[in-house]
Amino acid sequence: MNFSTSEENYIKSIYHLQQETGLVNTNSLAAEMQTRAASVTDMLKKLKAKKILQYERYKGFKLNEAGKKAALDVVRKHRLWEFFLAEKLKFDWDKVHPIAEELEHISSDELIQRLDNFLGNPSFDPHGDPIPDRHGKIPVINQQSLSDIPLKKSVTVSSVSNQTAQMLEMLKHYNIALGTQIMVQKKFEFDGSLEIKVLKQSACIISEQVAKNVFVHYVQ
Amino acid sequence: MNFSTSEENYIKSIYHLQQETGLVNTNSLAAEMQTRAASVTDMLKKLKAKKILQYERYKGFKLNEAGKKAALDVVRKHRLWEFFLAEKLKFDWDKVHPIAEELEHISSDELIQRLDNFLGNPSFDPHGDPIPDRHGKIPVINQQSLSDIPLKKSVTVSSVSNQTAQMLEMLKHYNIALGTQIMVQKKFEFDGSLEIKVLKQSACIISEQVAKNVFVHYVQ
DNA sequence: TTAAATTTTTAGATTTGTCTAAATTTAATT
DNA sequence: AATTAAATTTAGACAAATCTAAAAATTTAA
Repeated sequence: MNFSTSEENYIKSIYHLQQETGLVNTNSLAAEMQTRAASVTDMLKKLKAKKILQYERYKGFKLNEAGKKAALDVVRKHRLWEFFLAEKLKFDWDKVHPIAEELEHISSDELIQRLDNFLGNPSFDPHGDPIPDRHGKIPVINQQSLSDIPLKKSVTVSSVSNQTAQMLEMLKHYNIALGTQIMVQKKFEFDGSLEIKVLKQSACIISEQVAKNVFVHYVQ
Repeated sequence: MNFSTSEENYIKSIYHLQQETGLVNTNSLAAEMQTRAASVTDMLKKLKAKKILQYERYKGFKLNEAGKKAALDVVRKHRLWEFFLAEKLKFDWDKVHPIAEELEHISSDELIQRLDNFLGNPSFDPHGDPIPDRHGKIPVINQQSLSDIPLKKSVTVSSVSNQTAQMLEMLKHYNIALGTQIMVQKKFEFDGSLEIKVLKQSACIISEQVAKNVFVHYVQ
């Protein structure tokens, strides 16, 4: 099936929300997409007509299997392009997202398959997010939020769940990137902030909000 | 200035036509863009409002300097992406055009500058067409149509002016690509067709129409 | 269990880009 | 010069995607 750029953006956002909440509602999708509830309702009718959405008036909605596959196709394209931008064109990881938002809508399947091969069939994008394969299969990785890691254990940053420019700017300032080794030294009960030691740097303190969005796995 | 995808396509086509005829008329642009004259008129008003077009009702029109720069920006993007597709992703040269038609509308300037560097600042695309630099400067090359070359002179194919899939399919069949060495052995007055000898192949005959669209330069 | 608040949908409008059909202007021909 | 032909533009319509304002349905709370 063929989808417009706008349809693809809705599909991607619904997928994202339903991963967290199961069923999605109109207002949260409107918030996610920075648009109005009425616009969401309009688009939902189109997606229902295309038979990729379980949708009942006033109840809530979610993508069916065909819809999920469509979403994973877009996610795959987005993350492959992000990888290309960071790895080949040497963009900073906090600059790739908006450009990939455009590139992900280029329609050629052969383009994506060749790009995938050219890049060496990568499994994770520059933010550590898994890249689905052409069948929609997503590689898994054992990871936990930095906020759940016990003290004095060495961990490696594997992904970042909040990818706003603001967040990525902060991490850059702390010198934290994918693959960075971290050890939690102290937890402050007052506000949940953490004192951490980044490998080869002096200790620093990050807020609970930052820690929750940084995902890590234990160093072997 | 920012242009929509549709505006960019019109700008590109106007540029192409005015290179050949100086002043462009509504019907020829409609034919070039496979649309209706009324649609052309509508778009011309928009481009005039954006002050990139010299246009007077019923007279004819052409891009002004700002318009030409906008056209060269799109041409640059198109040809850099074509180069990327052929050189890095190993697409056949007759497959790159439609994909580049989509990619050329991605808006980031930094993307194009980095892509240009990544590709090694190429001067010609896979069809032999010159790639404008970021200021709109176009590299020149001494070339002539194969139909104007005297007999028994060795020449090298440098570009192809008709880039329809049909034409490129023919050239592929003849085993003619950029860089191919050719010698014209005989000219048939009856229909203007040429007997040519492609290096390392047996002689064959090409129509005048093909010969006119193949551009070559003399072997040093 | 009603009333109030919230959520969601409809109704109707707007923008961009396109179209058909008809009108207008210009060019060509008798 | 008048008529015919061709080219171009206008008028009005449509589809996609969006919006505002108001109505309808659902949920929450008094």
